[in-house]
Amino acid sequence: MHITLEADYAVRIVHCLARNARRMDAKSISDETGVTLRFSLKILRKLVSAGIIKSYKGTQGGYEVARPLDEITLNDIIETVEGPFTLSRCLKGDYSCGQNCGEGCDCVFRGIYEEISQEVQQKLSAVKFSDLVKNK
Amino acid sequence: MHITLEADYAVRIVHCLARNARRMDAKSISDETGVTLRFSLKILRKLVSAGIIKSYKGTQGGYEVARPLDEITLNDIIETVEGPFTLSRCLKGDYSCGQNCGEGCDCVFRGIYEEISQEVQQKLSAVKFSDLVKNK
DNA sequence: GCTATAGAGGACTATTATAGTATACTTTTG
DNA sequence: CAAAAGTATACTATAATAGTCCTCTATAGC
Repeated sequence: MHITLEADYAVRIVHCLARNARRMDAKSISDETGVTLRFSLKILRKLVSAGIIKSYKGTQGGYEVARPLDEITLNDIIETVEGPFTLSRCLKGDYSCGQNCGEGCDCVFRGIYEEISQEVQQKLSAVKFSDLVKNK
Repeated sequence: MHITLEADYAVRIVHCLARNARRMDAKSISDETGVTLRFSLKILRKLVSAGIIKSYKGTQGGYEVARPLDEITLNDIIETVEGPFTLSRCLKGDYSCGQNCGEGCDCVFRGIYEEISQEVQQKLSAVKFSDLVKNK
């Protein structure tokens, strides 16, 4: 019913990198966001794979945002961690509503759920980190 | 991240009552929706408490919708089962985001999450069962 | 006023998803 | 080549969801 803590953390981690505007190692990120180091590392890796942040190994290594802040949206982060926002399981490939919700059953609700889900995705995509950092 | 199965079932159960437009006992509802009898009973009770449907005990007992179909919305059902839709835990009383997401920390994201959540609630409130039954 | 039918209430259990940790490995810089 | 960092994956714990069971109460019809 709500986004996971992990996604919430991911958002805060990117926000942390965005507002500090410098390379930071996992420890500093963990300290500043309050997310445990290990869990931070896990989330950071996902963000790296998604191309939202870049990582550097070795001494002086750490993480930086990978692109301009106005090209990173809330939706990017959330989708990276938990896939596209969907209001109902109807909208995920595997799930089939029992049956009988009408004849033929391409389910009365599916269309509505889909429409709302897409609007949420759009809203989340409209929120850029450049704005989030400015009026902090 | 998505509404629970229970809420989904609740929606289907009310839809079932709405389109049949007659008193039905739990067994028939269970058969028609594919939700197990026991779980149906549990959900039905919640819907009764919320005043969305009425129940009748004894022989010939069962359930009926409690008000006109254009006064029952998708949001009514979902809210009954799992409370108002909230995109993030930020929006629930108990939860506090770690800290440090800016000074003072009434958290940058809270406003955005709240706005989107309210829009979802409005969208769900706009869907009346009278419409859902018509164009099944 | 009994009896069968149907719902109410709440405690309980199982399953799954989320949250978080540990361990072993690789890369980079000085 | 050693220390500092990130990578990868497997594992465990916790909490939320999903679903069941048992006992009780009300009502309609005989």
